[in-house]
Amino acid sequence: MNSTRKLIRHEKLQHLLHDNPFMTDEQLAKTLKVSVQTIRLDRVALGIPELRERTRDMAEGAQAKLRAIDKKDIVGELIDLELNKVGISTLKITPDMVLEKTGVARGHYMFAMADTLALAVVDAQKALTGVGNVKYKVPVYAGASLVAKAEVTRRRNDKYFICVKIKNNNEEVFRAKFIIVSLDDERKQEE
Amino acid sequence: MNSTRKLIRHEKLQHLLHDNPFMTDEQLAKTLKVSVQTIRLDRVALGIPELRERTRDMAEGAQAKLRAIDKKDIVGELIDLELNKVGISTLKITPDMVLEKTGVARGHYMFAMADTLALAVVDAQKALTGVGNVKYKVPVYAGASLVAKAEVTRRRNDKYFICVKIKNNNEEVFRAKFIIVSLDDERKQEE
DNA sequence: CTGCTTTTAGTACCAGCTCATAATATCTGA
DNA sequence: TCAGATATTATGAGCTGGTACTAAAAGCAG
Repeated sequence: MNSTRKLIRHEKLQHLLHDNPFMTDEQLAKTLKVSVQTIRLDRVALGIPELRERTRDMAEGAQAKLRAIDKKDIVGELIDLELNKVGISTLKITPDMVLEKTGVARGHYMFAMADTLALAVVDAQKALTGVGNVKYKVPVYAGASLVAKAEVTRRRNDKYFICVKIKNNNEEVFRAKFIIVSLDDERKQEE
Repeated sequence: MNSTRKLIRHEKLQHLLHDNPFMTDEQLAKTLKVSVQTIRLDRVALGIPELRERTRDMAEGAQAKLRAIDKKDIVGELIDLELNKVGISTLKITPDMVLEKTGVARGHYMFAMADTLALAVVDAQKALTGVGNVKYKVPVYAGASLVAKAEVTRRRNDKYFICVKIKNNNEEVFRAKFIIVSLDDERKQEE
């Protein structure tokens, strides 16, 4: 078979580019001991774009990812908010949020989601989580669409008592109670 | 002044490239209404590399950053570990971990640090956080070097009771208690 | 040997530059 | 007002890392 060599080379090519996407056709040709033209044909056959395009794609994709991580700062998407009363947010569990060993979502994503939402419902310029009390009821796996609901259950001066429940498909998977301390110097003590 | 225009253009140039680093000299020349050569001279003067180099730098840098974020998966650096007994980890609070409004570190970093460490000390292939109980004692600001210490306080079958204390400069800033459930099918029930 | 795929070679062309050299344009101080 | 400095534009050669196309050579199978 003549084409087995080709197939092997294609695999090697993909491997090489996976390890180091910054290789030129010339370098690839040298390491695979074929001509540059063969590499070009292989790239076309495999749908691999040229070095510059690969580089650009990475740069753009990376920017997007970094922005996504910035957005992760919100930890979830706020979809409803009644200040000092209730708040609702959603969060999609992606494969990179799970523990490798178990495939279960890392606990602190739920915690962060709940914490962030709890802080959001508190109508204060500056607020800090004081204490938290969390319970993981059901393991969550990648792909889950979580919905968190936070309710202010009590308020005493600068302290807010907040209960957050996270559901996946109407099944409660997580529950937390927070005491959040408002650091507003004076400001609204009424309402 | 002849050079004020130049200075203004330099600023605009940097701004433009900050917003969109993928602009060619030609595009820049058109938007700034000067010749391509002027743009080149400006770039040289400002030490701004050409489009391709910028793209490549971004792609490489982004890879590094993404890897760093992967590492963040550990949330802290494990520096000592006695399985089923104690574990110690460190975490440096960087400016991107703080709330804009207050400059205080977001609570879930400490939570994640504690949770991760708690999971690490449990000598099980698969383990899950069951319940947690956290208390934020002192606000933490950027630059803080946190040290977390986790101790297994009790163990009942597949349940581990773990206490985690986080200190900043010997001052306890955070404390948490976890109950972690081991999911090991059978395996070590001794030790 | 013939026909097929595979590989290599060569040419023309492109974007997006660098580098060097020169010509204008613009301003500035005496 | 005019020489001299500074800024801008123009021009051309050369580079990298390709694409697109054509054609020749090599390898192998029936």
